[in-house]
Amino acid sequence: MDSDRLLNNCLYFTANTLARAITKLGEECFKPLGLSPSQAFLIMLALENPGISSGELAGCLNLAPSTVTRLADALVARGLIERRTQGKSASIHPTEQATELAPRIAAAWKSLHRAYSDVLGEQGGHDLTQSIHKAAKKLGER
Amino acid sequence: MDSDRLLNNCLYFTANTLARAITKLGEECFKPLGLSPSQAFLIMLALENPGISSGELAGCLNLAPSTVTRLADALVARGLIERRTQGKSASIHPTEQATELAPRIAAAWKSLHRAYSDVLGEQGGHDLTQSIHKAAKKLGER
DNA sequence: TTAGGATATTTGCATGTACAAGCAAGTGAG
DNA sequence: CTCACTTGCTTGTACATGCAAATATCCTAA
Repeated sequence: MDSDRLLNNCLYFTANTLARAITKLGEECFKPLGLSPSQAFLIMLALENPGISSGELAGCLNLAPSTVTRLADALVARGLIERRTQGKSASIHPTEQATELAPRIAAAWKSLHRAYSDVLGEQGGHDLTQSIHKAAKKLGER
Repeated sequence: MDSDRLLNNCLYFTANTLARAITKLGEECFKPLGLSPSQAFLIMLALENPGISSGELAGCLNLAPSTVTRLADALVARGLIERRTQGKSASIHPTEQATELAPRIAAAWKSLHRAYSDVLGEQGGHDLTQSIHKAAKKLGER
């Protein structure tokens, strides 16, 4: 159809389409762990930076603070992180259980990388990720 | 932070971040019309292809059929499209009102294009859109 | 002609995310 | 010291989207 050309020349469209595709892929890779990719990434950040604040997590993950709250809620419920509230700030600590899970999370991450690199090529995937990263940064700062 | 580098090398992350940024931009551009970008695009497709089916719309828009149903519901309620059901298939027709709105939709689309081209550069935005389109296609066919 | 599968659409439910408002704690000027 | 302002987080609510199941129609082969 003719209008396809128009749509496919619109960044709004292509970006959202790609996001849905890669989200699906990501969910598949992390499903064996019972985690969403975002949850898994939050845990990794907590493992590498124990005591990190909610706000810093939001910054790293490019998510709204409230979204981080929900993610963290779920992980606290699963016993994967601990939330220590001091004053107005909340610090997130990984639990023992999270440490045990770490290798599987890393593996799932690798498998996600594998999955899209198989389709896009190692270099192609990398380049695309970088261009998108730069563009997102510019648009975010707008 | 160190983990930032890891995250920013992950297509899942960057793609979703970009999608959120551009979605926000898109919503701003179409807000004056009281439409979401997806709704606006659906109307454009209906204007260019009166009688188009629900399924074809889903294909063009890269959305799940159920999503198109909801979008269409909203537009029917607003009196912008008409749904004619024949047998098992539903054809979507633009109303008079949609025709009148068309120029404003086109203008909003242009302004969206302007907005991100101003940030990414005309060429940069175009190239990025094309790479993303190709990647999304490959990943979708996976 | 009709039973069974294929196809198109819609509905029920779940998920991820955001915004706005609320709350709790820190901070600075008088 | 205290009152207004700011900051960081959480809760209420809303929305776009998807999957799976339900529904309705169409088609084909016996």
